[in-house]
Amino acid sequence: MVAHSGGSYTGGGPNDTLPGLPKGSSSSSSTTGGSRGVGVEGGMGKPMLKKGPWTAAEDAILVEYVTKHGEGNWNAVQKNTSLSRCGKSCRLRWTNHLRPNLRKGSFTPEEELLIIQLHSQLGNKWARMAAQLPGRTDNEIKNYWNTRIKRRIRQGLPLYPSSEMAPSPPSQGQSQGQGQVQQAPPLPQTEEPLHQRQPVPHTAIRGRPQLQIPTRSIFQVLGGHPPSSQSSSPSPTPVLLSPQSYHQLKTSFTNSMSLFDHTGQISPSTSGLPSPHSPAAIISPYYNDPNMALAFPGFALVAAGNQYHQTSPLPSPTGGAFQFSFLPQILSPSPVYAASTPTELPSSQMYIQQVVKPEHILQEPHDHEAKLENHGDMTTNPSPSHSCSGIGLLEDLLEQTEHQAVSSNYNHSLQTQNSLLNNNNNNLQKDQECPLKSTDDNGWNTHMGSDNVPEGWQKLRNPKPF
DNA sequence: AACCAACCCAACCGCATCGGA
DNA sequence: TTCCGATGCGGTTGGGTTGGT
Repeated sequence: MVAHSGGSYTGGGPNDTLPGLPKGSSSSSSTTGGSRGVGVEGGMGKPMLKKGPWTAAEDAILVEYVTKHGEGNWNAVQKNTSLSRCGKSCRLRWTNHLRPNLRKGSFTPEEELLIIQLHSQLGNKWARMAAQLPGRTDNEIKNYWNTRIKRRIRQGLPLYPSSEMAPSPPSQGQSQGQGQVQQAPPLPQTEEPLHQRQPVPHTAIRGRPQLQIPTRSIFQVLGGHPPSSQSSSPSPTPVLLSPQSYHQLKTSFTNSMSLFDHTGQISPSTSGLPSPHSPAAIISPYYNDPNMALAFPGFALVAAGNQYHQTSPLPSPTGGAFQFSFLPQILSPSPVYAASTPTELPSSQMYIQQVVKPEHILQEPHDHEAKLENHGDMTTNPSPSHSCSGIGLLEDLLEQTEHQAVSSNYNHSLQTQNSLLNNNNNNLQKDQECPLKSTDDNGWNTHMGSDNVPEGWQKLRNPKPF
């Protein structure tokens, strides 16, 4: 029985491979006509290329070939050796398992933290992340993320429980005036600093159309106040989102760089926003956990003209105020900002920072009652067709984000993430069995209950799961 | 001991990009 | 300019492993 009797194996999908072959036993099956594309003729004189787990003998052949001829020209391997593997498979095997200097074993806490940081900046750019982790492969990182990290995110768990705290936790004092990356443990020396690799040009994200978000006031979205037209200095509108909302928004921005439309433009006629618009500060939902806030920093949405951008990461608010920095060229000039010199940023870019004091912080409704109480604050938002509160608007944004996430690989990925989040409710019962898994419906770690929220803040819950 | 669900991860696939003919 | 093969990347699959009941 041959999986594909007529042609090259590449036409086959996962269904080509029949179950039942134990891992590592494919060698013995290679002559039995078994399930995994064994080395028999595939028709038209073409040898059937083998699929499935690699054997030690195959590994040896590949290692010998690469040692002799070097990497590359992978299709030649099959031609010049007895290996019945396609070039693609050879390359993958070499890259992920056979090449020297591969690091095997569990990720170290340092690596885990770095992965989290990189993912927050790069999104699912596994290869680029792997470039930052010597000896690790993109596949390894991807698997790691898709299992442990996503699970923890889904469950609202801290990525670094106190018992396995990441090294070099940032001191509280460091957060003042410094971007989040500055607080990170030392990163491996690479060809370019992290900030220099971001933003990723849209065109560099292959096959991933940007999210199409209808034009909408950022203040409607975030439930904040529109800026005063008299204000010459845009004042950030701090918003504390639930972890789920935070991750949704962060993921969207990380991957699309703009939530609004494919050009990043907001129609002035529909936004109803004066210019310049005030920035909005998205506070990390983990702001009271230095390590979590390190991994999932706050960020700000700022506007220049009709264009909105995500800023560099924000440190957690400390000492009754917090600061953030962003690229000045995407903001209208403001005399309020003071110079700051984050060291890892491109020298061509000057950063500025602003102190946000608690009295400036927008109070976000925590529950339905709070929504109603805040009605007055929200009525300034011209959004008659939606809930009168910012919650409804954020909900609407997220919902639309979801609806539009249907036609691309990227969006499919987003949906997958959302579906994982959707499972949150299903996991709640289990979660509550474990002290570390004490979360509410919105991904809030119940350890960071309202008592831990700074005075004047309220958490924005998820109106609906996503 | 048996069963089951969740986890883990190697390997696959499709698609995009690149470079040479 | 177009075609095509090689390569790289990210998403997905499926079977083994592990841990809980």
